[in-house]
Amino acid sequence: MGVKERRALEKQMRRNQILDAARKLLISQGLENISISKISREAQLGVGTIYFYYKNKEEIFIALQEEGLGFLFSAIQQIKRKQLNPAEKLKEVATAYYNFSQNQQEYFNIINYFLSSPRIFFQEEQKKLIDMSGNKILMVIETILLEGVEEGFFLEEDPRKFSILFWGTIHGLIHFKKLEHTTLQNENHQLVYKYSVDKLIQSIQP
Amino acid sequence: MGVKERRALEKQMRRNQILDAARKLLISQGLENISISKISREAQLGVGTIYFYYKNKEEIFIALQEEGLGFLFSAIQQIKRKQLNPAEKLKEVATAYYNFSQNQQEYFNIINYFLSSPRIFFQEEQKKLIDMSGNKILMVIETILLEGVEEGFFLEEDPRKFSILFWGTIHGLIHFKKLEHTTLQNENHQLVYKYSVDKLIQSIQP
Amino acid sequence: MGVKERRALEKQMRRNQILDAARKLLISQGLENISISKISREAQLGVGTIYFYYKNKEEIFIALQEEGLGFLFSAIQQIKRKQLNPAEKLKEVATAYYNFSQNQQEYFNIINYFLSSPRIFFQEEQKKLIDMSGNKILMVIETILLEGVEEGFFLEEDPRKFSILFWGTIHGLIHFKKLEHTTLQNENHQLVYKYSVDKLIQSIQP
Amino acid sequence: MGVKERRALEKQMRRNQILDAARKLLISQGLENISISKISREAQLGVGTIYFYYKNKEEIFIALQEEGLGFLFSAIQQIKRKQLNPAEKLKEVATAYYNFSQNQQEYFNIINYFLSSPRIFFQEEQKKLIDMSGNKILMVIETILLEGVEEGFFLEEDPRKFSILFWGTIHGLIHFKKLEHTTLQNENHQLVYKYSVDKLIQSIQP
DNA sequence: CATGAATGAGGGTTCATTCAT
DNA sequence: AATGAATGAACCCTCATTCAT
Repeated sequence: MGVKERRALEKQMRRNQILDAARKLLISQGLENISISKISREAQLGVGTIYFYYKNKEEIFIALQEEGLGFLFSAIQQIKRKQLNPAEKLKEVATAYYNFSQNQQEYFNIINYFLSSPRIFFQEEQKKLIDMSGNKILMVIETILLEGVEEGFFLEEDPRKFSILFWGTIHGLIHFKKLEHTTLQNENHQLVYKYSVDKLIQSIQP
Repeated sequence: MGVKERRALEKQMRRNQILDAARKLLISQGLENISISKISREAQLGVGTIYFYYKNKEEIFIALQEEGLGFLFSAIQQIKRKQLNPAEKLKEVATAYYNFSQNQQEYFNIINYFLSSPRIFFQEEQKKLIDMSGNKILMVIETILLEGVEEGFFLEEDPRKFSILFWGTIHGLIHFKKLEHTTLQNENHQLVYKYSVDKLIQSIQP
Repeated sequence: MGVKERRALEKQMRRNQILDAARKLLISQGLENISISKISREAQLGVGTIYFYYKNKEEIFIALQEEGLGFLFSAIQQIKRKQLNPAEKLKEVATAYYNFSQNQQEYFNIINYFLSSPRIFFQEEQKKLIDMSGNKILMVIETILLEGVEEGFFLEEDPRKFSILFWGTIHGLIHFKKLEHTTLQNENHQLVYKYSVDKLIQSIQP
Repeated sequence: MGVKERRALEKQMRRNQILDAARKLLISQGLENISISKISREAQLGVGTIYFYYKNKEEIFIALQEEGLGFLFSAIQQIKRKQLNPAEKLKEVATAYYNFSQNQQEYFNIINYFLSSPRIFFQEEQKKLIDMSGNKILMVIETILLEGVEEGFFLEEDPRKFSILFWGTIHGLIHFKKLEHTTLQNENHQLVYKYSVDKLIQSIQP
């Protein structure tokens, strides 16, 4: 291994060290309470050092978002291989998404932070990453659909669009969890969620 | 008109004046850049005066949210009366929601602020308001559905749940507008949106 | 009763109404959390009205202090009449002072506020009042002493000075209660207090 | 001297610089008029810098209090070594305490601020400091007493308690200096003070 | 590479007081 | 006599970022 490679490796390690600290703070204190100086303290590094490895705070957030998307994807990814019929697989995807939103709330928050934020302009590279992450999730859904269609289990002409619909629905409904104690207080949110997923699946069953 | 009434009226006007300033800032600078001192400057009032009319910043945000929900509702409300078949009405609801999210972006953002925010605990009174606003929107959808069911146009056993599904879907998909230039770059977001709405409607057509 | 008298009476009543509110806040929220607007809310009066009856916040505090001194005095006053020997009476005075400092803490605080405050310049009238209050307390001690001297129970040439010494001692020691958990942690504060009072009394016993 | 040492030294110097500013304000404007922004202006530093060196305002006050206790102690400390009999030493302690209260009024005030303040909860470390400072002062008195007892000059079974009594008395009487123009206007405060100290000393002389 | 001291604008909030009504 | 809206300076504190070492 040459000097260059080692350098690059070390650099990556420092970046990880910083991300470890940021992640710890994200989980323990929530998105809003992360500050660079807190991260530097947690990472046992100088504030300036953080800025050497990340251009600014946003970049760290983006890295955390990537991580979150990674976790989300790996949870969903596994479903593809399971011995289930396509409909059940889709249900599992919905469940996995729901669980992720609840059990890894802060990651879900940070993903939403970028998804809802009105102002952020992504760099080309970051765009690619989000593209990939999003695509990977979509691909899982799409693959399941295609399998279903091939097997005659599903009937759908535009599996890609349906995948987006499917994802959009579960994403939107999870947001409505906040309304559990107001508008939706007479409905059990989980039941609505289940109902919706079933409804969508039925809509493409012959 | 007695002194009391005039006083009350003036008080309401001042509240509006403040809200006007806040709204202006909301639209021009975005949710994240509203500060009390900016509002006071914009409203040509002392900082203390703002606090005389609103307990804190959050209260102003809530007032803006109410306004937003009001606009949203009135846009959707009108559809009920139109001379359209139920399916077309639902499509119009979706379109209205979409248009609202695009044309009154900052209002949409502030609604989302409360919907996505990880931390906010609402007071009982605020809960009621959100409840009402949310319900009003849901009711429009539900009413359209019920009409459709009665007319034999739709077939759906649980119109309430379907309304939530419908709303959740369009809400979620609008969030995905942000992905237009990444994950969804090969799809036209509007087409996906249209496809999804159609799909949902088809799913309850006999 | 003429108009003037009624006016004066009404004025006094309003002043009391305000003082009632201030007292309530003093006891419930402590000296530091009293504000004019809180008082006005509590008293169900306008802020301006408060200023009509009291020149400023300080004046209200002074009134509260007077009240406190009144309570303190009346607690001590009663001891004079009791059927006890002079030494026991002095001990009771010390106990009463101690109890007052603990049970009516906020009154004790406000008295101290004026006693420790570096800056306050009293008006002539206020001076008289404090003079009177202080004197009344001192007089009780002095009277007990004089009785004791007459009866041959005490031997002291300057009862006035001894009264001040006595009062100063118990006052200072009560302040040291704050040190209970630091400097004086190995001593029981009450025992020290008792010891001190006894010691002082012994010093004037033949 | 290495870099680290120099850095540490510089850091200490900055802390001193800030404390200098705070002290200057303490003396010129009094405890109640110290604010962080005033300190920063006086110290020619940014507000943030102050917070870099002191966690909050309280910490600065505590540092000033420590200083005050230091001055007080060193004034009293010297008396121990003087060639005087124990009684005279005690009188000197009282004088030193009195002089401190008058000549370094603001330091006396700040010590009182912590002693009288209704609300403060000390951290463990601060407790230790106050403990130490208080103890050091008490120890001086106690040592003088013990010497006196050994020499047969004093007769006192509980020198510790008497020390506290002694300290409490002079502390309390100094507070009464405020009453010089009201309750105690017919007494010369200094004479009362002297009388009291003498009286206490007599009470333990055989 | 790494540091961490320094910044200063900005955050939200409180409050005694005034004054036109 | 009573009101309460209006003020605005002042409060404490946070923080992303820079830069000399």
